[in-house]
Amino acid sequence: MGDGRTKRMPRAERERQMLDAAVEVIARHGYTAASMDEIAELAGVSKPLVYLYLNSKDDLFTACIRREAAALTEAVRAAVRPCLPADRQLWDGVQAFFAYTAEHPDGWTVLHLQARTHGPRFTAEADAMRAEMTAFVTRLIASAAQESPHSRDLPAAEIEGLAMALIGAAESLADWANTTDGITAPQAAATLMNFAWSGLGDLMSGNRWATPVGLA
Amino acid sequence: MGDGRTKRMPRAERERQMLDAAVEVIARHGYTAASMDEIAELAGVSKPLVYLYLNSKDDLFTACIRREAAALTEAVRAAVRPCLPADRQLWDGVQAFFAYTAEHPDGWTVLHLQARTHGPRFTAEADAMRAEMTAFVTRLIASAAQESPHSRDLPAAEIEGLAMALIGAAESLADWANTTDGITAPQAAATLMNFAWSGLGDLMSGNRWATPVGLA
Amino acid sequence: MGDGRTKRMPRAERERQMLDAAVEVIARHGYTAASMDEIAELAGVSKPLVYLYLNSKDDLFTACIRREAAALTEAVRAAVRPCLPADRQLWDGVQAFFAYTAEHPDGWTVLHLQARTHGPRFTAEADAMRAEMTAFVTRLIASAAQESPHSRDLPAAEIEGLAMALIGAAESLADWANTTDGITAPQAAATLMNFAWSGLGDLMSGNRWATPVGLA
Amino acid sequence: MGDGRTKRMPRAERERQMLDAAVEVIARHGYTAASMDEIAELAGVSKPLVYLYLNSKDDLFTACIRREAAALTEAVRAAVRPCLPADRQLWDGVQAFFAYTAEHPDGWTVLHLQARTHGPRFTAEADAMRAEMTAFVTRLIASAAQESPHSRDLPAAEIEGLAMALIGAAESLADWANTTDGITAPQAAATLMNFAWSGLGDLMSGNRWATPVGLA
DNA sequence: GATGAATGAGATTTCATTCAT
DNA sequence: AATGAATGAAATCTCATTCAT
Repeated sequence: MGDGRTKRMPRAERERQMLDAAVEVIARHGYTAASMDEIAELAGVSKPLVYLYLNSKDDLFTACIRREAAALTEAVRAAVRPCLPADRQLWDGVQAFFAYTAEHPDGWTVLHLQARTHGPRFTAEADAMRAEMTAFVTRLIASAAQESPHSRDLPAAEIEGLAMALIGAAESLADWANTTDGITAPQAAATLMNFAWSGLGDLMSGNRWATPVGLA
Repeated sequence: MGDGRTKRMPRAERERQMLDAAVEVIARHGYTAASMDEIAELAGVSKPLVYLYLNSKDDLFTACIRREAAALTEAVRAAVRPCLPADRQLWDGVQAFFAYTAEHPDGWTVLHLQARTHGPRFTAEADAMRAEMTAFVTRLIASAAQESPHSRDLPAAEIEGLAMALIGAAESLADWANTTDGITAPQAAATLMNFAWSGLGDLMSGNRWATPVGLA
Repeated sequence: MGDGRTKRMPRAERERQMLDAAVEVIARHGYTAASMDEIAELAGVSKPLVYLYLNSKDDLFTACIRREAAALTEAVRAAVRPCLPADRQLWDGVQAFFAYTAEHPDGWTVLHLQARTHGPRFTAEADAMRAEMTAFVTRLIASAAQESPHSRDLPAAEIEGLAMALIGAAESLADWANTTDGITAPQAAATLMNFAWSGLGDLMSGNRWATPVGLA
Repeated sequence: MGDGRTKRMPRAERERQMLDAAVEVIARHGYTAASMDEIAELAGVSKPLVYLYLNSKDDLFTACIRREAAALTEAVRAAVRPCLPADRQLWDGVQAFFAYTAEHPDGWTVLHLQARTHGPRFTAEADAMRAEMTAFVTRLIASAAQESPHSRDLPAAEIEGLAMALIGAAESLADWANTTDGITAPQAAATLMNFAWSGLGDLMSGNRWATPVGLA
């Protein structure tokens, strides 16, 4: 490359730099429009080295998705203490989620938008992480429901739907917080909890929303 | 094309065919990976004609986004009667939303995923529609809040956050319903209302979720 | 291309020009070292047009081999009259063969050398032509043998071997004539006939070469 | 390489391993398609060592051709005893030739096919060996001719042509024997001798094939 | 004697786009 | 209203080769 960057570093470190660069460039231009040239330049290496280490553009993208998904998942997992009550677990996880997405907006873009728009191979990778999140939320809802006297009102399929709704709300708020000045991660987290838990709480108490008569 | 397709049709109809083809191909492969060749072939016309009518790939995509956004917006608007109470308006709009996304999965993919992952020009188009949805929801929440005795508890910024959360939940459930066998649009709609309105209802009653002491 | 070449010609003619150029360039540098850039330039078109018409480098090479093989086969077939005696048929075919290889040295190089040195896909194409030649020669030898009183001495496997030997001798002489000043195609043809037919004639008469005693 | 291979061996042996690997890989993929990476890996060494010992891909290929040519030439030379009569010398040489090509198919492929299809530098190397073979055969034919009363009928140019034919026949039969099940080297050798010597023998006796009147 | 780290150059291939009719 | 012919530009990827140790 000829510039002043440090050279000859161990493979692991170079790989990390390449993934950093790839996440940034892919977040900026989108996966297909991102060029290996730009990624290599931002990483401070030549293209062949990127191919030598990461094998192909597809593999590079997959590696990005996996790394970012693992980091986000780990951040949430580390924040949750299973001994606490369900709502407190959710609160801790939600806070960690918003903190992470705020600190790693490019990674979040790659996970939330890019990984889901470029074919089944990558969608599958992203779905694996989403499934983990969904499982976590589903577990919480189910355990909360069991402690409530009205649990019979919530069939499994609906619980999964509620989990999807909660996760979608979280994703949307993360984007909103990342692109709106003056909205902090803790604020987004509080809004989500208000929105979600109060609603879920009502459901636990057997208070369903009253469907207008005569509608499916 | 030389095959047996009908030729010499009026411009408006040809344009519609081209947009149909573009939406389908873009939903399948993603915008950048979609090729004008494939779009032209699926539309049953030659490439120069596509350029003559739609001008460029960017313009074609923009036209797709606008058309799909207008159709979805219109479907929701048509279903809502402003004379009814807020929760009923929301219910009608939500039902129309899920019905539309279920019937036009390619259009929904283009709007929800493709339009948001290929640079600011298209994101802006999609955001315009999202803003319309947000405004609708925000108005509903605000009007409901005004009827409640605890409205002062909900500042404008939080109302916007709640709207983002609700819309994100709706988007997530639309994807879920479209990709999960056995989940119908009405079921997704009901799940969303349960999740959202009960929660919002609690908020209207002044029942916020109790933030654990000492946390941001 | 910008140069003074004629433009906008019908597809069939352009394809022929491309194959001409490809045969010439491949004969000169070898298949792998031949670049699509050079082929396109020699054909007077841009690279994308070569790909549009011939699809890939592999397919282009295959098309070259097929065209050259068909032309050579046809030249030999046209020269042979099955009503004549076997040695006369062979003489006519051999003359046509050397005349063709002398007039189309690049095509001959592609068939004889390039097609056989770049993987099974192309070898198979070349072998198809070689098999046709072998079949022709084998038929001649067999029919000559049947007219002779000593035909029992020649098992089928050996006849095939003799055909392979004759064809190898012809190929070698074709290369020799093409690369040696002062050797004309008719001279090479005569040399081959002397070498081959007299030897075959002896075999027909039952005069095998006397294998030294005690050797396999 | 990090695996369990033996290390630190004397240069000559390492070089032999590299040439072995190169011959195998080049025979398999062709010279241009053969990669230094694959050769180094098959040799069990790192690429820089290959360059240290063999200097460049071209030089490596040249070294392969020279080694294989020398080995084949030596095998034939060792089998021939100049004190014996010409046909016996030829028989011994031919046997050695087919035995060698059968035992070293990769080397034979490199010599016969690869060395002749990748530009003048390598063709020259292969031609040097071919010239040696031709000289040997030419000498035999000439010496046989001198012992015969009809020698004046064979001018030098035709003798060289006959030698080219014989060598081409031998090459073709070697390929045929190597790729056809059930054909052994001795069988191929016998077929060649029958084909060649009987024919040559006839020529020695003044029996030329009768060119049809009126043809060149 | 031997190798991990790194690259300049160039290969094939694809794409959005236009011209001439 | 419509298309066959054609291309400039740029993408991904591979390769022979070298440096520093």
